Amino acid sequence: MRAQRPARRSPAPEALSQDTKSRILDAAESLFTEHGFEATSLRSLTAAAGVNLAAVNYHFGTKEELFQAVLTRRLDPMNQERIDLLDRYRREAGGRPLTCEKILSAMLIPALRLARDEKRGGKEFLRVLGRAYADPAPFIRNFLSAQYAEMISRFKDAFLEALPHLTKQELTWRLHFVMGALSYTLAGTDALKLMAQVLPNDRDNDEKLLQRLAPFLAAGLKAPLGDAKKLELVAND
Amino acid sequence: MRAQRPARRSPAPEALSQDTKSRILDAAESLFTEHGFEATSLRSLTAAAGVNLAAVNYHFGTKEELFQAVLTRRLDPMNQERIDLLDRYRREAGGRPLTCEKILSAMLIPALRLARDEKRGGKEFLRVLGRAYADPAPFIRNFLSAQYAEMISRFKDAFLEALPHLTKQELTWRLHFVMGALSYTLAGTDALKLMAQVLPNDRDNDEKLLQRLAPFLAAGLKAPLGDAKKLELVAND
DNA sequence: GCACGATTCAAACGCCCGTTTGAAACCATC
DNA sequence: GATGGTTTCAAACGGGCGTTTGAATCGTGC
Repeated sequence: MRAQRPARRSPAPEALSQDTKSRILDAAESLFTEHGFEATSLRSLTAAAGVNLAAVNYHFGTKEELFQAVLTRRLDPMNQERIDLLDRYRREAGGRPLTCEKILSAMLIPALRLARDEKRGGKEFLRVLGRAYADPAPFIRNFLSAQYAEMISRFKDAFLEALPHLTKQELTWRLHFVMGALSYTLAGTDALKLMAQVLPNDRDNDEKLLQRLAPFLAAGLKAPLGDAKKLELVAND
Repeated sequence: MRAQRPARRSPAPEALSQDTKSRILDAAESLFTEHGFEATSLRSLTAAAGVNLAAVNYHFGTKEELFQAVLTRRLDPMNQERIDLLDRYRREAGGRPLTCEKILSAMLIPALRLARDEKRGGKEFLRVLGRAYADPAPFIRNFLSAQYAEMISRFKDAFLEALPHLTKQELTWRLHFVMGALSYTLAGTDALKLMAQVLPNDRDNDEKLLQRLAPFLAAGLKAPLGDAKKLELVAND
């Protein structure tokens, strides 16, 4: 008679003990990070996960829905953590407006916690996320917009109180820059090569990275309103 | 057979905007922007350009080489412009270190000029570039590293003089953040949706965008060195 | 007007894609 | 040990992919 588990070529060692759905999600997270959505085939994905090719369509419907599932699994808890942390800071401040640094902390700390927690995907997932920010595919854009709407709205209100010298429009732009620096940083393993410098990529460095990013972003957010004279854009033609 | 060099012609190759090669480059710039590299097929690309399917392989070799050609066509002149402008500012300063804003101007003004110049691809190309920054494909990463090495190295030296309170390592990180905010901004037509706000996207706005980005980045670059106390990363567990 | 390299063209090549299918295997319940 | 819903499986489907081919066409120098 056959064994209880069908004989199969050895799957990825980390995926051995999990059920099919989790194995697919883990392999997808890893491969989407490495190659991007379009360049990752379901055949290579299911082979890495040690499951049958048809399992993705059975459990998730389509490849696009699998990608969204990869994002939701980590994104929902992280953004909820951000909102909860912001609320807690608000309560602790007792009605007074929060400082810019405090609000930034509420954005960055849950991301750092996620980056540290290998059981929740760690840095690998943050890179998938950073990539997704820059993807023009409508199903990704719409999905992210919906996922982030609540969180962004709350943080915008908080920043408006903390930075009264900024107009709503100016703040929108600066939050745009903040998200840019953040997502680029999260996505960038080899973006560092652009700087022609190699920095080790261990756990301590992730913390140091965000400790470097926060002062940079806080200073940018608090900067006085732009003055066209400082950038002599036209005078140099 | 594929020709090593095109036949000699009397008119300048720049003026021939209707020849096959240019039509392919223009269509590729547009479609790579809209769908990304992987999701753009040579069949749709050549159809949009009004040329035969085999023309891409004849004129550029492979799809990857076409993508590199799309980048080089705009990137080489823009980065050279950046270096030239930085040199000019240096000469005008007569030996004294440049201000942070001045150096930033040398980075941003050529990008703004390119964004304004529809004949050089305009904003469309900047979005291709922003996407490429976030792409993990090795042939893209290596290509961009090589393209940017010279420019980044020169600007790093200039910033080191302008920001003597920063260590080399700290500056590397901050330039990383600068490139992140910049590339994300350049890539983002619909990234604005994340802010749940619609801003018109005309020519004036491109200039205003960079006039907003520059003060933000200058303030971030000039920020004092990070203090772990400001981000209470560990204390909140 | 002929020759010849440069270019264009329609067609095909071989491969891999995401998805579907229907049968087999599994597993708790009776 | 039969039942029936759930999950896995090998195989195939239809189609699109990047690239190649070899003949037709073009443009110029002779």
